Amino acid sequence: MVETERRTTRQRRAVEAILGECEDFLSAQELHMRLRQQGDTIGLATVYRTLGTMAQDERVDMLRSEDGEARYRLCETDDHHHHLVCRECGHTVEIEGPAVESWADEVATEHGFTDVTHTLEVFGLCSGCA
Amino acid sequence: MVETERRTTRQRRAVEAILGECEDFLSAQELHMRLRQQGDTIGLATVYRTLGTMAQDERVDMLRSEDGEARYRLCETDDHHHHLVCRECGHTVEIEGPAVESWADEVATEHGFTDVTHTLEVFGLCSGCA
DNA sequence: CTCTCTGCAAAACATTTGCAGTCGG
DNA sequence: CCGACTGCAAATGTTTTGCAGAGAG
Repeated sequence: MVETERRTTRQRRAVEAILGECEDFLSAQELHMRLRQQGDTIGLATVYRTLGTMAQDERVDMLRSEDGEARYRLCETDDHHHHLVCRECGHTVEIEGPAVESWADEVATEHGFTDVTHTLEVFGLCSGCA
Repeated sequence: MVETERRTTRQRRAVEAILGECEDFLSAQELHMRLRQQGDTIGLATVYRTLGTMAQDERVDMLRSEDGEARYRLCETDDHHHHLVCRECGHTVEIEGPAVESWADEVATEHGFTDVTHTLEVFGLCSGCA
């Protein structure tokens, strides 16, 4: 699995800029809309491809909203962590699950599972949206 | 929110039968394919609608696979619980997250969130698929 | 120059919906 | 009978892909 080269293009920079100025999780569609609104011309496919490679390179966090849509956000920390996400506006707080990590691995191993990953997201209504 | 009536039809019985004989999570598509294979004629839309109402009635557990597809399984227990799911074959073990539940609520409340829900799933390769 | 990246339009999927006919209770 | 349920086909919405041209290094 060789890291392929990654070029710095106008479009890539634009995507990163939007992610940089937005605290919360955005879907590819929303991100694309914002770029268009501020006058950037960029293809939707490019947004998807860019977010895809950024996720691969672990430069963004990816999670799925309750209806299965993928949403992205710049990584805040390198450590593994989870999120508290507002169902309504997408506002996000980064949280840590103290024992969850080790617990998940333990239980999985116990049942003979390997190559273990886990998802843990908390959804709710933030004070602003309630 | 009044519970609407729910009729017992051939199609609904067929869906329940498949779910009953399968331990693991199935997507609507897979479920539909199985029904077709065993000679049942049933519309895909009906499968979706049936699973939807069953989820509403809390007769099935629903979770999303890593690629965002919805998967369903008959509830094993009434208690809130989580799953260890094989990424490859869908084989599932029901697990309990000891402190996770209360922890999630606590953290959310702490940040002013209300109407809190959470998702926690563990994915891996089961011994058979490794 | 070379090879990755981009745009666009088409394709691929999962899922939902409108509607007329069917059938459970 | 009545209204919930079904099948089908069309509509939606997200995400992927093929391909020819553009541009980063």
